[in-house]
Amino acid sequence: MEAATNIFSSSIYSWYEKHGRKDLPWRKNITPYSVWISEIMLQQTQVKTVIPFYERFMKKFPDLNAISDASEEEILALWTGLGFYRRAKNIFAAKEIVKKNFDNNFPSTFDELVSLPGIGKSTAGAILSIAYKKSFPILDANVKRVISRHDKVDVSEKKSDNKLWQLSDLYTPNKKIFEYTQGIMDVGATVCSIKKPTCIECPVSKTCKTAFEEIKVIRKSKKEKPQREIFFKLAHSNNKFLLFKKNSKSFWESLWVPYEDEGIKNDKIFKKPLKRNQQKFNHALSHLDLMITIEIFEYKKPFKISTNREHQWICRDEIKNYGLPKPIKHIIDNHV
DNA sequence: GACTCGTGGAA
DNA sequence: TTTCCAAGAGT
Repeated sequence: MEAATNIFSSSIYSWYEKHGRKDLPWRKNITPYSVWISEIMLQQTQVKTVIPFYERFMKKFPDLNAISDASEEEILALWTGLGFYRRAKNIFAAKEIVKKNFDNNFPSTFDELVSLPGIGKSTAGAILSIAYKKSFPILDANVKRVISRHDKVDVSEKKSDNKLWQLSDLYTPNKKIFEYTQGIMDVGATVCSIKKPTCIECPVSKTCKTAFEEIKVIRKSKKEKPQREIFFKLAHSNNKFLLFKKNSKSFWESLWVPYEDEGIKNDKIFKKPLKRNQQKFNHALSHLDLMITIEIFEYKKPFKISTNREHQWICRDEIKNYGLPKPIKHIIDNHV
């Protein structure tokens, strides 16, 4: 068993040295902080999507010192369009804890890392192995796919994650941990791809229990995604936009959106506009299909409204300093 | 353990 | 076109 696991891990890290994706932006100037930011951004998000967000983020906040006094709003602003906005709020909360409890030194132990909001077992493993070169396993979607195929683990079974964590732990080597961790993710992302794995190029195909097998597509039970209608009123005047900070525990929490009609009573906080028009479109979230209606009102000048919802007239040039959902940002940029 | 939480790449 | 799902974590 010992020898077999050695062959697995050494095959992976040897492969990495030849074929790894070493040009990714988070694989240059590696620090615990940079690994942390990249790992959070990469949660459930494809590499290609993350790259521009990561570069923008690191340009503004290149290190822990630079981000230590940042507001949650500044961090959310850099997250606009990336999705899963809780991650940005968690980065803010985590760096506050690092400042307060760790004297602004990034933690380097597993227990300390997983105590930070947004860092779970796999992200902690990635930070420990990539930034600190400590031998810890990860289990992201790539590793899950590589190992489940290699050892023929049925991922549709309820407790398959437990077995996969055991195997990931078993294969994780003590030496070359950096190259191994990066390597197994790269194998999963490039060679052991979802639909058409190229087993001929795989470093562990000799021991893989499903190498060169046909990938059968498993149809999951298709359950209807719930639909929800939401109605916004977007007031603007002289290139300023009246936006409200969402405080619901639902989606887009803490992001800035137009006035949301609750539909209970017909709110009359908007006076008669100079012009008005309407946009209707669908927008898919991960768990909801939104049908969005935005009424757009133009006014001669900004006006005060009476509401206890947090709100602000925000200049077009200042919008970039606020966190907005993608479709709202799009409307303001392209249709007003 | 099942939901919630965004957006877009890829086929 | 629709469908799947991505460097997961929190509740």
